[in-house]
Amino acid sequence: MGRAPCCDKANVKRGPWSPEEDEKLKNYIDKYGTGGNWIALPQKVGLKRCGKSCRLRWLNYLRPNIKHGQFSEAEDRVICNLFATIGSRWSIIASQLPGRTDNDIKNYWNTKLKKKMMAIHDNNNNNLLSSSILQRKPPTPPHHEQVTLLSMLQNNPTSSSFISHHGPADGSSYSSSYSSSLLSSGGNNSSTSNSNFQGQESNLMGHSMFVFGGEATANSCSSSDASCSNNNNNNHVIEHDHHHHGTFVDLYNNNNNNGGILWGENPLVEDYGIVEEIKELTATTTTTSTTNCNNNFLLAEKKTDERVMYYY
DNA sequence: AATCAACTCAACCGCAGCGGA
DNA sequence: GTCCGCTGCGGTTGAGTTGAT
Repeated sequence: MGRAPCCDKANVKRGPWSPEEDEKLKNYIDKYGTGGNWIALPQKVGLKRCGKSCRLRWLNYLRPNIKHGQFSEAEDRVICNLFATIGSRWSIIASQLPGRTDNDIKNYWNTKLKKKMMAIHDNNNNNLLSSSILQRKPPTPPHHEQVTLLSMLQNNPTSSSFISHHGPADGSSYSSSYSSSLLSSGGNNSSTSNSNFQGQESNLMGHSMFVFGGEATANSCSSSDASCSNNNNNNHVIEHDHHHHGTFVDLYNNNNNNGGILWGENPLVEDYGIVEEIKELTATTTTTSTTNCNNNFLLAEKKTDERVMYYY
């Protein structure tokens, strides 16, 4: 026995909504609310529409404070970063962009943003991106060791790049991707376009390490206190601190302000840990400079006996 | 001006998950 | 525990619009 249809399709109107229908629905919901039952709503309102259709129309178009039209660069960045982090979880992404609907964001991504990123990717001759980030499905349910790194590595102050890194902590099946200057168009990113991106999981002094960049290997770092010999824009060492829930630390930040590496596990799917962490850090911050060399704003700085962490 | 292709985006569809009976 | 109705979500569709020839 199949599921009963949500409405009698022969007797409901379909297709674009007329202004009169919009008016009726809006007036009713303004007055009485949805009543928690969309299926029954059309009858109450006096519309020959499916309840689902009413819900969609309300959520995507009629409800107050809906923003239509041009997405800002900041919104672009949020979408790209979250897409890289959690995939096509449009409702979650929408929840981070007040006034935007999941449908809007989905359409925007599919029709514009994805192409924009593809174009930038092609310009950078980076063949790692399309195979992973741009075609990503939502990740499997969050695994404790499944991680995503977001970073601003390149010298282009107006752009965001990110590294997406998923896989188990033992490094057995990592797939990594690196996009330089994904959101900038025409910016100077030549210094860090890294078509030879490599990643390697290693273990150093009991810490799980992930090393990425040109020819970098875990061996390029010689001590657990992050004093590394080949410190340049193309080589960063990330420490996965198992004792500190999902946090990654850019070890090179120990002695300069170059770059800023953020976190591990998905803050939305997991527990908003990074948000809380930044709050905590901000509360105990002694900031010495507000931006790094990429002009990314410093959110917080934390000094411990072992290291200094900067959050950009 | 006419035609066609590409693009946009509102709306639809089907499925999964949840909660109440 | 199972069934059923409902909601929410993500993928897809197709009518309308815009641009190119």
